[in-house]
Amino acid sequence: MEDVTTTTAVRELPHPAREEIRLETVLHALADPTRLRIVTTLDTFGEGEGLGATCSQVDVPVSASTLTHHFRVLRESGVINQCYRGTSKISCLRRTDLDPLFPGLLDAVLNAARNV
Amino acid sequence: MEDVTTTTAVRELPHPAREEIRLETVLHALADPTRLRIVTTLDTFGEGEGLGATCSQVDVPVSASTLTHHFRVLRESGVINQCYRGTSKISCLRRTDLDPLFPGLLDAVLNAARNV
DNA sequence: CCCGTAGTACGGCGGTTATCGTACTAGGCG
DNA sequence: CGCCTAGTACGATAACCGCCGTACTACGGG
Repeated sequence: MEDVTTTTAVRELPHPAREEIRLETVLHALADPTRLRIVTTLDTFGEGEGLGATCSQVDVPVSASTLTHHFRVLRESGVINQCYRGTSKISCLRRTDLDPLFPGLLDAVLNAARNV
Repeated sequence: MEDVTTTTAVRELPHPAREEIRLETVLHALADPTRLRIVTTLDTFGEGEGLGATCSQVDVPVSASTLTHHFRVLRESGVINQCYRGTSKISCLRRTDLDPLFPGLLDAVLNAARNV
């Protein structure tokens, strides 16, 4: 399907551009207990180069396919960034985009989620 | 059905107590465009005694029954307070409860919603 | 080259949601 | 009392969501 010219193809994942991130979608993504748990966990892993967490590093009581689903919802809503590294996939929060777009929102949610 | 002993019965509406308000539920309530519109409108009407807005003062393109539904979701999630005043129903934000529970959350959402 | 690990695509199932129309109740006014 | 306005309760419907299992792909190591 794709023009794979090298043996190690870069598997890209679709992300919304910063301008495409919508508040309602972000809120919807954060409104699920499982995803909220994922987000709070990712927050402890950092966002820089070489940082982030794999899917299996997040401890949530759902099946693998459900986990994939939740990560996709978070990615497509613009909450997290995902890239492949070897056989695993690294996820991290998109603070660089979210904080300018919705100042204080992510921090307020994370802070509230931790105190529950 | 009810024991209406006086001609002017006080019609009470069920609200969750402050401790019963859950973050996920609040986020879910705010994740709908129509409800977000309602909330931003209510914010401009104030929260004090004698303040607040009636259902019909909110300009959203939905039917009356759908509007009732959205107001109920907001009330049952703890986002708004509702009381009857004569033939109409007054709604206002529950900042007094929300702000201590989730510091900065409502302001961040309202601020983000206004800049869209 | 084969296999294990990590993650995905797909289809299905059951519960929730947003929407509406219709029929109804509550309160105020003449 | 009769009527109007404001809001509600109910039922229907179509869409969506969270969850799962199964079958699959991608990469890296022995």
